[in-house]
Amino acid sequence: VAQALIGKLLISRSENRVCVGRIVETEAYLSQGDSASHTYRGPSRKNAAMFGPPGHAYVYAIHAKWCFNAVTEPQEVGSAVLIRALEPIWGIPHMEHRRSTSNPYELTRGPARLCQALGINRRLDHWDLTTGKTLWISGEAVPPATEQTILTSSRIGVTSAENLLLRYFLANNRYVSGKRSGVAATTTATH
DNA sequence: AAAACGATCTACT
DNA sequence: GTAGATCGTTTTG
Repeated sequence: VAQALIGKLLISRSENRVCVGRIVETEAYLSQGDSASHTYRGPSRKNAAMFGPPGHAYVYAIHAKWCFNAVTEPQEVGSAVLIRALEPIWGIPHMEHRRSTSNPYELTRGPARLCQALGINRRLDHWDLTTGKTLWISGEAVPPATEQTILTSSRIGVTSAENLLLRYFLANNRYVSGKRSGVAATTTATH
């Protein structure tokens, strides 16, 4: 699962802000013989989500920061994949605001940085990632961003911006940003 | 109730 | 490359 998640899009919509990152680094924590896994010493209040159903979030705090995992095994097993880094794709101004930096390399590099950038915290522990609401992962992986295409959300609602983003990115494999308006965005939004 | 512990980050060299 | 910050959670008293 850790390998399969590479290239997929992590999409968050918290505080009515849509942010998207392409998963570029993951780390698996196994249920058996992995002393680094949070489930190694059995169930606890903190790691309960890891023993819950797969496809749900496990969000925990470490050094005053939040980290996000996707649960990967059936209930009672206790295994998850830590999302370690993203490539910023969309909602970059929101990320910059939450992270208090505009350095693109500092936005989502690291498991806690990406959570801060996307507004992920303990309220999303146990969250069902398969509903396509608030926080979820795209079904398909997409190639790395190679070319910059300007995209706007100024004249479209947030919800249609989500669909626009996914369709546009998947179809064209273009890097998208929320900074300026462009013809491509307007055209795609209409359809 | 207090202390210790991190699946980390920032600032600075 | 590293010292120091940081705070939710667990462990200890």
